Amino acid sequence: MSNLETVFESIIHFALKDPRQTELGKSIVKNGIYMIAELGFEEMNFKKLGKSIGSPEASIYRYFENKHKFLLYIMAMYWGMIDQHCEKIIHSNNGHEDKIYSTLDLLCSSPNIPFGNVKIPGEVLYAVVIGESVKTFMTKHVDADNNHGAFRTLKSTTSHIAELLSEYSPDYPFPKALASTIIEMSLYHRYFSEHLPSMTDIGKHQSIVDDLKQWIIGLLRATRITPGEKSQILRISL
Amino acid sequence: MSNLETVFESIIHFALKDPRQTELGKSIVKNGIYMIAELGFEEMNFKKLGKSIGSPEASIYRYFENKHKFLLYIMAMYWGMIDQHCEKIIHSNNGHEDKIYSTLDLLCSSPNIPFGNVKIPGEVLYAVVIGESVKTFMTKHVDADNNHGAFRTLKSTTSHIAELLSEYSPDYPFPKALASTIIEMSLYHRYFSEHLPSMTDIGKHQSIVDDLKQWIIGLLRATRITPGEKSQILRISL
DNA sequence: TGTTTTTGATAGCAATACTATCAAATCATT
DNA sequence: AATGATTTGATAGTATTGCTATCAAAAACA
Repeated sequence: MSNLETVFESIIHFALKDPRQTELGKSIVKNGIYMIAELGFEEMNFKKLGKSIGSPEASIYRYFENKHKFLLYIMAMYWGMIDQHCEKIIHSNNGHEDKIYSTLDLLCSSPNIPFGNVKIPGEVLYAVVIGESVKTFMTKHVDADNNHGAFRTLKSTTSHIAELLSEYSPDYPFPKALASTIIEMSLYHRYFSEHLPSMTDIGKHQSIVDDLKQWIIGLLRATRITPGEKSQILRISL
Repeated sequence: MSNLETVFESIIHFALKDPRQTELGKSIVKNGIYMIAELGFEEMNFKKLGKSIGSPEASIYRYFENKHKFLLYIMAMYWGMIDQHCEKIIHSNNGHEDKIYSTLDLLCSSPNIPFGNVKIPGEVLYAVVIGESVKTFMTKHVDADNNHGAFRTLKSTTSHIAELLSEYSPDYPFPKALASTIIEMSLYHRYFSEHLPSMTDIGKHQSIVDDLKQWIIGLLRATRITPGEKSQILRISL
């Protein structure tokens, strides 16, 4: 059983019926992702999606209880896949720093996802993640969703990155906060660079991805100050 | 004319009719903020709001075109007020570092807003900002809204903070990215600490606000490394 | 071949996001 | 105090959304 298989198993309960098992199911997920990327989550709905795949709305409701659960499914899948890669990086034999570099590469990349026998293009999925990820947890029912495990893969990714940060900089007191900041900001600043460019410097110096990496690596290096070294910096800068 | 007055003037065009000029208008804004804080933006609507203030839905539509514009109005007001404070901080006679500390205090605080002759409690408004701010710009019509000036006060706040950061650390290449990150993360980590505590360390060491300040100040201090000093750090840490 | 499961087709319903209309109330001006 | 303009309340209505229900046809399975 491949690692990705365990990801799919862990998200299966967000659907009423496993969409990977049928043509209709795969079509719903793939076309749903395309449609969210194109119209945005608010403007997408199951009626439109049904039309685009030539099935009635009601058939989609047999796979997903509602469109919010559909989004949870997609996002849990994405972060599950990222998390798998993170684990590989953690268990590799590279140095702490190389591991962090690989993780940043990962967060800025968009690999395709094999979904049954269809392929979900990474670029499209990543576009959805950038624009809609926050909408999974910025809701009034966040606590209920959390209790149902909706954010397990995202939280696991955060933990794994925090772990790497702590190895790299054992005395840093906010590894989780920095990890989630890196995750969220790698998405935000791509969004800003496209829609609100005055809110970021990313994408001005070089390519967006290179800028993002340089920016985040700068943050990391700077925070990697052990107590002894910190006193040295503080003397200089304060 | 007070500084706050200019803020209200600059956001007036998000409404169809200035809500500060009438009892109904003030009631809509104040109770609307309360209702969003209580129910969340998705579950709030003008029908419920009308009921809570004893006016028909249609009357509210005379003040705001739709509920998204209502949210834009509220957020532009909030960031306008923050921006005013930022300007005061910038033009004060304090040192660079003190200015940044004051700004962090500001971002973590929640002052009341005098809205005509009614008072909007800062705590309630801040709760709305924490949970809903991102929903103003993570939409498909972000570019149109941006063209209409919807984010001018938020962008101005970002610029002002970036300016302070650049004074503090002239060679840091990503002042705007760091500024918007500080703004967004001061909100996110308060949200995380309440709903997804494993995504942050904030709120575990001390009070949330103190943690936030310590965390962000740590980030700032660490990034305040001039080229000469940086080579010193890099020797140590890389 | 018969049985179970899945899908398509259609209908319907409560709630949302508005828009329209008109009379009553309020306000400003002389 | 009378006149006219503006604002509000009351009510109605419409298109769309987010679902649920039903039943027959098709497909899968045994």
